[in-house]
Amino acid sequence: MAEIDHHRPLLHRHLDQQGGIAVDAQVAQPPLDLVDRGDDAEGRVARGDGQDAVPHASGGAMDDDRAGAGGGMGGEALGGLGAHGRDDVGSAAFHQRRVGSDGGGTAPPPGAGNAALMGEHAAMIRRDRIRDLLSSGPPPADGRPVVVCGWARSRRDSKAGVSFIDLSDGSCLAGIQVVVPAAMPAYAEVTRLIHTGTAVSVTGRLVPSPGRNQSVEIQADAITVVGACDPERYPIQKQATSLEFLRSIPHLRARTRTFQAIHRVRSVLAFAVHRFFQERHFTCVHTPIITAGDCEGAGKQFHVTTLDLEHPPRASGEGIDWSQDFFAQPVHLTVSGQLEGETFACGMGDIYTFGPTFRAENSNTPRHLAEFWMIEPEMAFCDLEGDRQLAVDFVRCTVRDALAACAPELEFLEKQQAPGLCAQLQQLVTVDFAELTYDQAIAILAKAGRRFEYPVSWGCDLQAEHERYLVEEHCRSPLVVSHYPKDIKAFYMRLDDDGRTVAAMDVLVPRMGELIGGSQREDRLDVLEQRMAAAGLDPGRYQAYLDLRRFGSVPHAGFGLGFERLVCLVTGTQNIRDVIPYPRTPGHCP
RNA sequence: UCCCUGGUAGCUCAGUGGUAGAGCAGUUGACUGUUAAUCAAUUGGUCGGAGGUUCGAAUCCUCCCCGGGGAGCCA
Repeated sequence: MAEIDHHRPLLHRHLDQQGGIAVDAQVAQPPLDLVDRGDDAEGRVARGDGQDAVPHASGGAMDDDRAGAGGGMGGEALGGLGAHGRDDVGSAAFHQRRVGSDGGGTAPPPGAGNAALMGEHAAMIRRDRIRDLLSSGPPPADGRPVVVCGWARSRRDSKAGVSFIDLSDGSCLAGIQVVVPAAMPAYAEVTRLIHTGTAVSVTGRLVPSPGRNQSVEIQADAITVVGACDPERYPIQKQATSLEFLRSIPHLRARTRTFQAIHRVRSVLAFAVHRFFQERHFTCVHTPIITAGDCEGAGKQFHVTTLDLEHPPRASGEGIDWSQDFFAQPVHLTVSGQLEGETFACGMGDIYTFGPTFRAENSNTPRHLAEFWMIEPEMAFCDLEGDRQLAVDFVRCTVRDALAACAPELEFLEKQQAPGLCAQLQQLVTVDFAELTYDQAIAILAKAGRRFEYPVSWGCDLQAEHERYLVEEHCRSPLVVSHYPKDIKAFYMRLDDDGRTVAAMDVLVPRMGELIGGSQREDRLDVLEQRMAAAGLDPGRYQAYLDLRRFGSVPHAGFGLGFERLVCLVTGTQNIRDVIPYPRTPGHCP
């Protein structure tokens, strides 16, 4: 099999007159064959050693695709099952086509329209996306030529003369039904080789479907097995399997619909986060991942070092001589971008961060990760009320975007794992969030007439059971609790006038509990210094932070939000480890 | 880290002291434009690991490993 030359430019692009990206036909290269068929009359795409791989763009050499799955079909050669002899789909499917390169008024080949939309991406392998086929309107009765590449979810055989393959290419939740006539040459190979998980390429015609569960289907003219999948060893079944089991095979769980649905929602939410802030003209600030700062109270930190851990250099005493380390001082992975975010807010006004965050807490729960993505907006000239409004708007807008863009995914997830999900999300978008001060919340809990495991008294932190009662039983809606006692909150939160509480607020939602925590920051230098002293912090390490209060200090406020918790909320997922591709938790870094 | 609960076929699970089981998947056959197809047959097991109790242990005890739930910490 030929290597894909990743260094060779696949397309040359330039900005056209309208400012869009267009293919420059003048510098277009001749079509690239991604598969060297050699002289094999059957157009084989099998690896010589029987370990098959799907060509894709990101992995460098094709050999990288072998994810240690062993010998697969044991060296069995996998035939291209094309119906057209040498001119089979082995070449048709993996042939680069270029927009406008056909010339001469020839009808566009299958997939060409798609290629025009997708540009360089589609040029890698010319194929139709199932998403496009399902939304392209009814095909003519005699069909429309298409090429589809994907993974079989299941195969059903009918002795009446056809086999049915449910094919998914990941472009959308739905698969498409491929109808394989038994009269097709090498039909026996289809039933022998194509199982759940097999990667195939299909050339055929998109036609109206006489079946009940789909409006269109593909009548196959030829099928190529791109990558075989040994059904005896492939761990994923066509029937639903548990998320717990899928966690043990993180490299394969992207093949499942539940995982795909969750992660399409995650992707849409990530975009919605940026959209929300960008539309409000917040500046996205990339705060550092490696930091010497210590965001007090935000959790244990991971060390970052290049020192030899077996033999670290020692100073005169027994301590490690950090001056010999890469940064000449001890540094860590960030636990929060807030302090750096404040420095930019106190200059650019409204900013937000959205990036990875690392906490070395030994937290083993369905709501915690050692590596997660955090969103932290910060606004100058803003008080707690403005902060609260932004937080509520944020939840509403991002959830609304997910509902609008991911209806099929959310309906699937509702059916699969979260009864009532869509109605709950609709409620989140439309209903008013309840508001309580901490004082009011304590009073309500004291009068709740129920025994809590943790007794309620003023000054105690709200426990999970307290939050759940307030949200799910008392308010029956999302809830914002504000003005907590100063002793249970961080030093940087602005002291209220009564001296008892600080201008902090938490957004609590059903099922998840705390989704957002925020505060107005202490902008008075003297008060901040007093609070740092009371917290036992070394002011020498916070001079930059204090400078913000020395020079042109302004009221400012912000909040922090764990992105994965938002994804859990929107997808109705119980365990946070299922909403991030590779969860990092104590003892686990798969 | 603490408490609870679980680990049996590739997957989902039943079996609570006396011959190791079912559904799905796989294989074979039948049947059918099928829809998690259906029907029949069949392959497949170090019952998480190591000790112990017992005539006999998947089952009871101890320790360890791993999963899940709850709590704490926190987002």
